Amino acid sequence: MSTKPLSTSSSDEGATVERGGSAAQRDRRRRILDATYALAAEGGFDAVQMRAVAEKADVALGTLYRYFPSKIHLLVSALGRQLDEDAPRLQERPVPGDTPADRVLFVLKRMARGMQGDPKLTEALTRAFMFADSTVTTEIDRVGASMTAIVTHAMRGEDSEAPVTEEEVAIARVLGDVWLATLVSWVTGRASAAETAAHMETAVRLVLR
Amino acid sequence: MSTKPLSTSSSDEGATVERGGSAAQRDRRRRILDATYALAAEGGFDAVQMRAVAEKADVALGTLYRYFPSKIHLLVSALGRQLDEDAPRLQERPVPGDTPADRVLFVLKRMARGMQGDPKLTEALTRAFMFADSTVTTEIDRVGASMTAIVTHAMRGEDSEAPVTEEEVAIARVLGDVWLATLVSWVTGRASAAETAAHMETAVRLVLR
DNA sequence: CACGGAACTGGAACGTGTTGCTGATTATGC
DNA sequence: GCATAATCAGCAACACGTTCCAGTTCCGTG
Repeated sequence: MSTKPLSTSSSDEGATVERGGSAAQRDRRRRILDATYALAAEGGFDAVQMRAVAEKADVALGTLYRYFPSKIHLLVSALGRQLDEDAPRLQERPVPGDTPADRVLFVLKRMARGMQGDPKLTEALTRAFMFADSTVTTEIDRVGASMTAIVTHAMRGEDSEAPVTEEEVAIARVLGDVWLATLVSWVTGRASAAETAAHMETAVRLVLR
Repeated sequence: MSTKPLSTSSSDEGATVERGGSAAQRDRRRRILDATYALAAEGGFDAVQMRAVAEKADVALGTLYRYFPSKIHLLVSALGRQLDEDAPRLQERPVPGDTPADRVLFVLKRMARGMQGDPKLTEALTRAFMFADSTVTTEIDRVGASMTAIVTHAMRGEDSEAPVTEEEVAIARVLGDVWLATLVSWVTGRASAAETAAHMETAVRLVLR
């Protein structure tokens, strides 16, 4: 057991550096995630090789491992950062659509379009997500929370008041599960984009009625 | 591209040997799958090491790769064989329960119990399933078909007549997706058995009503 | 400023999936 | 029974994730 290298200022942040550290450290972290993102977008999961990330981010391999204890953490963190950046922008305007089903379908289809425009990136992040174990729980939970937030926000339209109900969360989680499974079959080349869209639509209409 | 080593007698069987070949070959295949199964049950995904499988099955590493082109194919094939053996036995008696929801929950919980009794094995097979790419489509589809068959069979109770409807298949697929996602979070240690059971129950009640 | 420890670099090394090679063994057609 | 091809065992080698180590640089503190 070696010295725990970096720690977040306030809370125990599980595995990876978040906001603490010097400016140089925050910059290294950013460079690493940028490199990861670029390599993933270019060549998918297999192209995100730790040596390549380290070189592209201009850090040593050991440093990369100090920041992210595994390739999985690295990729899941990259996905987390992306969602953190996208989520607010996606939620500023009310979602168009007359029924919850319509609105949820709207946001899911928009997400699907986004991911299908970057298939390699999507493949890399999905693979990582699927391969994650309990040491990545922190990061995964963050992604899951973003996901359900997006869906529940779409379910209720204008009246974004009142706390989210149990029922709504349950529905969002089910849809999130279907989304994930569908994503996996798309990523692994077992289903076409059209099939995934149709399947998601079926699921939404089954659950929201 | 080397010579295509083994081929099924009648149809193109994608990647792995099925029933063709000599008795010795069928026996080797069986030994390999047995060894895979045993190692997986004992130590999970990581314990299924190709060298170890080869040794335990008493074949050379090259031979193992001749029969199964990758570790993933190997594990998914093992899962497929297992389902093929279990599915008929599970379907001979009508499923108890008064409503489709009750019956589906019954079979899903029975499956869950089975898998939770063999956590390492389940982990290994789930991981493989998640990591599979399009070269494993044949095997994966077989598993998916078994899964939807089990669920649709449970949805309709006694009256097992009349062809399965589109709607029923759609529902079964959605439940299969939730099942898979839930399984993944259980396998990866991000959710307890009780949580997965509760979540499945919620999903079933949402979809079947 | 000088010190001391944490962080970083560069690189070697290990484990495991995968591939390639060579000679022995087995099956198959005649 | 034999020639020939297919199959197999045994082994070396490669790729990539991960670990480890020795030396160097950075940075806060006395």
